Amino acid sequence: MPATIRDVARACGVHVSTVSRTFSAPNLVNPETRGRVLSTAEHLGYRPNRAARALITGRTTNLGLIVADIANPYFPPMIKAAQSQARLRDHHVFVADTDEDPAVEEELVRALATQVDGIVLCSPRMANGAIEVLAREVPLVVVNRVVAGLPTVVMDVAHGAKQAIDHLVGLGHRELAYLGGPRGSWTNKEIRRSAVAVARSHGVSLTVLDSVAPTEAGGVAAAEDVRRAGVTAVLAYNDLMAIGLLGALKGLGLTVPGDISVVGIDDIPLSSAVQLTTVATPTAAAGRAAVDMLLRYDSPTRTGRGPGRPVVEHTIRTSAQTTLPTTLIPRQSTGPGPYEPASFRDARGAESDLQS
Amino acid sequence: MPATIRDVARACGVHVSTVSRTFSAPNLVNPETRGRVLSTAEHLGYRPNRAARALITGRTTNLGLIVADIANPYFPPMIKAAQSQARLRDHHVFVADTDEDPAVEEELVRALATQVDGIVLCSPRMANGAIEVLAREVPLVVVNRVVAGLPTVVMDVAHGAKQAIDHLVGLGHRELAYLGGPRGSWTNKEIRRSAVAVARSHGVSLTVLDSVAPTEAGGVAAAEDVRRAGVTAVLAYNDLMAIGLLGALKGLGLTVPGDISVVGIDDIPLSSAVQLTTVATPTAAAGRAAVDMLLRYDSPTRTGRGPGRPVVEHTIRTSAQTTLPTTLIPRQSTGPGPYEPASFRDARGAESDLQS
DNA sequence: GTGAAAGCGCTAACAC
DNA sequence: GTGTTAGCGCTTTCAC
Repeated sequence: MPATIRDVARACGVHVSTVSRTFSAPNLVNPETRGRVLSTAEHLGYRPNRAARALITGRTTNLGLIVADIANPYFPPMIKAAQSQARLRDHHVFVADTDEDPAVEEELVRALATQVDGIVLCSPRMANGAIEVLAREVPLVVVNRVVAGLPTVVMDVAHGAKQAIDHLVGLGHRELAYLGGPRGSWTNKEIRRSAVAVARSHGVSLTVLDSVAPTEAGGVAAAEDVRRAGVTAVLAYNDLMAIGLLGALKGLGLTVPGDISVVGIDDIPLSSAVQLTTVATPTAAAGRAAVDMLLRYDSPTRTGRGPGRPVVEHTIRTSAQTTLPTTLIPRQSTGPGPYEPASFRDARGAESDLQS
Repeated sequence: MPATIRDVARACGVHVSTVSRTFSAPNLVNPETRGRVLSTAEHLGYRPNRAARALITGRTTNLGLIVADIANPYFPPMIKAAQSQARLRDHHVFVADTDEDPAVEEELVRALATQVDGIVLCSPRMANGAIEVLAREVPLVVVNRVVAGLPTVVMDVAHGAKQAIDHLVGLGHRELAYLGGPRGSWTNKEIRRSAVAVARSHGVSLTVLDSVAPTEAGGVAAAEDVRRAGVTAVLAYNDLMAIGLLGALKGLGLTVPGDISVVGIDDIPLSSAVQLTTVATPTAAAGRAAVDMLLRYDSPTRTGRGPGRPVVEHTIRTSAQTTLPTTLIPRQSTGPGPYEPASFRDARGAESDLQS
């Protein structure tokens, strides 16, 4: 039975409002009184009940962070960065995992909505329409997806894909494949779009392969398809798949990069260990940026007359779109291809020139 | 400005308590009325405010899960299992990461305490005393540590260590090392205690080595120490360190298992990929068990007279200790040692016999 | 600088 | 089966 504000008030002969002020607006209370309140509070082990406070202020100082799969090593750095950034701003982050299921995703947003001030939605698998609906119920920041009208943080994977394809073509590869990711993934579409365009601009072929899951197992499962495609280089949707593929190709008697070059995307910790060439995405920066955007939503403001009449406005001040740069990290999973190494300008704008 | 229970009541000409009952005790309300309430609620987009509900019932239907390091692949399976188990019981799990810092750990427990019904503390780094104090403020279940008087879930790592040492001695190793984990770790102490005892019982030497961190980097950093120790086999505190060690030993020109055998503990997903011999610990089962124990705490009961006088009792009905079995998984990181392979009984009780 | 009082959204006796 | 009512613990006008 924890101590309440009333217990503290009684114990040091002061009114509850004074105790309340001691915690929420210390400068409004006489230093001497404040000291007395603080010490009795300490003595009674009093801690403000956040549910009660939330009820009246409309703010919980909690944030939600929803990811597709905690077990995917891509996410933990982002989660950690988000948590520490939130902590700097005196907020807490609640993490939840959707198991790559759009329905669970939606349910989690709804469940979290009433107990957080906002939610970071990472790599959502929901349809855009569903996200837009939810955004009306709770402040949302979307990571790894562009949703019109919502603040978003994305990696520049289009340029990442270009860097990867340029790298492979530069090594002398002309029959390439892209091993795709989840259907609902914006990132997947973006990579594919860019890879296709860049390959065409180089005049090389690019086969798009489907996959079963954005995991190692998914990479393993795709090995046979890759071999059958007869390509000499593969770009995978993410490192996890690339690593699975790496092992499975060897199992098929193919050498990497001798027979086939493999490039991943993300640069998860494991990738340097297995010497996977990859495109690094700044996940920690994305986590921090997302939290910052969430906290930049208008603070709740009370309107209406009389005490205890909070009307929380979720108007966002900025629906900024942050795009974070990616970096190619050449390692030993890529090597010379069967053709004369190509040479070309690696201009930043090359890919987007093609789009028009 | 979300709809409240009052809006719904007004909109379908019924009293708020009827609306409340429709959601918290549907069978107490006339099916016809219930239907009307439900549909207007749906129409207005009403969802019960959990903070308000928590305030009066004393229950949040949220659980906290605190882990040392989300980025350690050991934890995600446990987190996922806990989340899905909680979901079955209509609860949510908030995950938080302490970065292996005891102070952060304590702070997080306190911060979560008022917004969850209980907390699962995984692999705590705090002192037992601190945990006992916190347990008075919020229901706690401890995983990977035994704390007297608290419900705990532990892996039988003592037996796991015995399995590992037996395995190595059986292969003909007689100069062994244990590469230890974090100082605050109960598991670390337990493994060391058991490994030392079992080694003695076999009449082989076991050097205990300290480490900098329970991560791949920690394993890498320890390689030189391991080499200098002149042993032919190493048991590491966890797979992550074992894997780091594996790579670094090769870097030092040693072959595994030719020159040196390496055994890990945990069986994280990565371990099968690198063919690490390890002791599997049932982390998912631990997550489920911990959630079950938390939900087995006495439900809050209102005492005192009059409405709205919740007195939450945290008496736990059982302070059970669950011990989960471990399994040795021999792979290719262990091989024959320089001595005649030993043969001995692998009796389950052998190690504990030595303790007396 | 402090007290008084209203009320956030909801639940749970208690009446009828 | 439904309405009435009193508050959960807290914050915030408004007086003084």
